[in-house]
This record gives sequence, structure tokens and C-alpha cells, in this order.
Amino acid sequence: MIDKKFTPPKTQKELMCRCEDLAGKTLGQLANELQIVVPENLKRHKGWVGMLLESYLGADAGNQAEPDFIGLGIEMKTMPINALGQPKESTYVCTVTLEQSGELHWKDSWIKRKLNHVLWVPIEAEPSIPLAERFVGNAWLWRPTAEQDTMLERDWSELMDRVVLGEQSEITAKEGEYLQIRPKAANSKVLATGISAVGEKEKINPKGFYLRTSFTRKLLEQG
DNA sequence: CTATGATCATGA
DNA sequence: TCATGATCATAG
Repeated sequence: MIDKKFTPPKTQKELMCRCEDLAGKTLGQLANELQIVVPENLKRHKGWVGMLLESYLGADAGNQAEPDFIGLGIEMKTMPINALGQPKESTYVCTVTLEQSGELHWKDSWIKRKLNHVLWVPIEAEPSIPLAERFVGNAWLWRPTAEQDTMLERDWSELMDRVVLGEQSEITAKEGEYLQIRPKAANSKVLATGISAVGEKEKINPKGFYLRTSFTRKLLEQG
């Protein structure tokens, strides 16, 4: 979908310079620079904005399970902003896997590593604004504060307790104050291997960890 | 299938 | 109205 790319930034400073460069530009302008066609809407291009920004900033992780900027250890996330200036959607972080059942400690978890250092890029996401006319905001780097880390760890521990007990298929998005578990798949028929309550392998719909907007809203206010 | 990137669409 | 559950595209 997106061919042209910028070279990976070598330093954090270089990355932030590029962020300053794109702040105030529209998605249409960025697409032009990269010679990319802007889709009519996001219905069939849900990851388009994220891919566009990654190309522009020179993310080099591709679809590897690594931070977007491998050399810098930084993960990039777009933050869709509604007309009220608040996050419009929750933020997907990573999938819930069996391996994580073995990662009994928060500090060793995949999600903790992913959230260790995040580049948040706010972007207008009001449906009434044509995609090409939506503005990119000021990006900022974030590391969880001790308090934020504790909040996430609390949710993660409660959720993972249930995953370990084989209750992953019963977990709903209603659980977790800031971190939730929701389906993450092409559709509800996709099956992955999980562990049932009696400890046997079973096929379940894959799920992922998401940060609620109540959490990312705080980041935006403090960012 | 899994990973990446997320937003859509409907029920409560 | 809005969060939950479902879904879309692409590469390997």
C-alpha cells in the first residue's frame, strides 16, 4: 500500500525533528510527499493513517514484533482526536498470547515492553473532516510514570490471572479500569490456540490488549 | 495462521 | 450516545 519511505532516524533528536516537521500538515500533504493516494475513507483502510505516519517518520520494524523504531526502542502510536479534542478510540497495544501466561511478572511482559517508550502522534479523526484535510498535531514522547505504570500493572495482573486460569475466552471488554481485553482478529471466526479452564488446548477467538480512552486522555492532557 | 496498522458498527 | 464486540488491509 505504501512504498516510498524515509530512512530510519538515527537519533531521538532526529525523530523529534521530523515530528515537528509534520505537525500542522494535513494527511493529504503528507500523502503527496510520499506519492500516496488518499483513500475515500478509512472503512477499508483502517490502518492507513498509522502506516502513512510510520513511512514519513522512517519506522523500520515492518510487521516484526518489535518497537517501530528498532534502533531507538520507540513505539509509535497515532492518537485519533475527536471534535472535543479528546481521544476518539481506544489504543491497541498487542495480542494476548499463551506465552504471556508464562510471563508472570509485569516487568517481563510484552505489553510492558511495548509501552516502555511511546511516540504519540495526535491526528484529527472527526468523520466529518475529509481524510486528506485532517491535521497532524504535536507529537510527544512518553514513558509511563510510576503511577501510570502501577495503574496498568494492576489491570494487567487481574486480567492475566484469568488468562492463566484458562478463562481468556470469558474475558469481556468491561473488565480493567485502563487496560482492557477485546477481540483482535480479521473476524469472529478466526481461531487461535488457547488453554481452557481444565488446562486443555482449545480454539478461541484471538484477543488483544487495548488502552482505554480514559487512560490516553490523561496522557493527552499531560503530554 | 501471525504479525503489523487500527476504526467500524451496532446494541444497550 | 458510546463502549463493546466485530471487522478491514497487508505481508510473511
